[in-house]
Amino acid sequence: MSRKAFQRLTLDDRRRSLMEATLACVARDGLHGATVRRITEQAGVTVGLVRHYFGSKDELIKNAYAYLIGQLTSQASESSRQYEGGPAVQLGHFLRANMTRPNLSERNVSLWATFIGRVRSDTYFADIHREGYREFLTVLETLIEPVLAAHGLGHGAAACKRHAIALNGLIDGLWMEGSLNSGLYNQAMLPELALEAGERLLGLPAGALSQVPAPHEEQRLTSCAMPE
Amino acid sequence: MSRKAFQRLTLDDRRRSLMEATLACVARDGLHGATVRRITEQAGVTVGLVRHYFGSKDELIKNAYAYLIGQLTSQASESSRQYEGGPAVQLGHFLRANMTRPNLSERNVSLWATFIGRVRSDTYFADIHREGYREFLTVLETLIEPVLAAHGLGHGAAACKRHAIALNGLIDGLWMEGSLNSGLYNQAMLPELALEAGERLLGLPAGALSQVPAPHEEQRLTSCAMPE
DNA sequence: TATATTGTTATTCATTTGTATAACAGTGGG
DNA sequence: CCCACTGTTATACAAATGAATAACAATATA
Repeated sequence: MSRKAFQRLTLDDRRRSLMEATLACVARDGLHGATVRRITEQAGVTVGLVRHYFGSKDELIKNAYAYLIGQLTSQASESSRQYEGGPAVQLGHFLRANMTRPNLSERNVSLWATFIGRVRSDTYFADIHREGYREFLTVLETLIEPVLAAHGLGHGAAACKRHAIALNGLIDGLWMEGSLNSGLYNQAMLPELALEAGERLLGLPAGALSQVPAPHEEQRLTSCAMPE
Repeated sequence: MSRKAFQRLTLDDRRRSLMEATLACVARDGLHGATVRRITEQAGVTVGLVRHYFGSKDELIKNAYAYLIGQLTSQASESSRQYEGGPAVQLGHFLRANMTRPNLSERNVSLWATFIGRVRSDTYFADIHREGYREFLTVLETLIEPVLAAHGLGHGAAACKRHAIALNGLIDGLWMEGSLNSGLYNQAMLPELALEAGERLLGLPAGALSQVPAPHEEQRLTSCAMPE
């Protein structure tokens, strides 16, 4: 029997390929169904590579979680930097981005929840979760502060942190239930709902965030898909 | 070798015992580590009983999830009925209950998240999740409506549903991050934070919810720990 | 081109896991 | 008191799983 022909990848590419295969399996079958064999089959390699690149299955899973959180937080940070305009415009777009695809993602929520379930028992997962949460709060605080200032509202560090915690709760909850899309309401109503709720939460006048126009599809296309 | 002495339980007691052992294992080890052997060891019985009472491990897990959601929703509903007083008092207590123990529970969040991770792939989990979510929204809507009416705010069915969705998002998010207690802030600040955020979210005047006094510890103790 | 390096495959192994079945023991009816 | 019934234990078994190792091949280096 002849050996399978294979392609040699760089260290980073192979590691990423294995982590992405891991996330695909966890999203589909849960941690329970993410076996070494299924993961490597998904990645199109044989089981030996897990040991070679990560030492053990556990290490692969943990690295995949860190990789996922890195993707999610960078996705969120980029949502906040993507647009020009005043503070309210940026905060508005940030909220809207979290209530629309690709941030609103059934797959990502499933992965996120699956790993959250391990935070309590495993300090490794707890550490990564804490750092992701901290980063999200920081992004929110820096977005909130100038908006409050522009409206002559109290914007000390303590007040901003409280607002960030509450707004993060709102985003988390809406993002999760919205992504799961249980069919109890239309997903399309989420952005407006979140913007109005955000206004009220921060004590802003009606329309301060929600009247920020939604980005046109063409805008995004031209800024992302540049001819090469 | 002599056989182990055993106690014969009623059908309901034995089923409940096995489901609780299942939840204990899932909370500690995740779905991955919740094996039939560990579950039955936790329950103090042998592996054969899983087949006898639930037919298969999968059925046991699913029944345990339904059992958990039933507990969580009844816990929430009771929080809303526990206190006398006007609409604002009830809503305030409901929010406060969700931001304090026993509702604020690391164990319950871990379980909840672990199963949420299965909602996407398994319609059984999806159905149970949807019903739990629907019930929570209904409770919130019926709590919100009279409060809005009392303050002369718009309280049509559509408005109440939108408010319930937003408020549910806030509660979910704060409950989850608060229960995980990543150490980025003090859990004790959550009730006040949630009450103030709830006021703003609903457009209520400051203090409408947050000035509802916290229940005294003695009150709860005397009503729960009755001499027998 | 010759050779060392190491990424990758193929295969093996001990253990764990879910399920199945037979034997035992507690319970209630005649 | 005997006996049928069934909740429960004990044991067996095939499949799946994580880990380990040896053989092989693609690439780099000289």
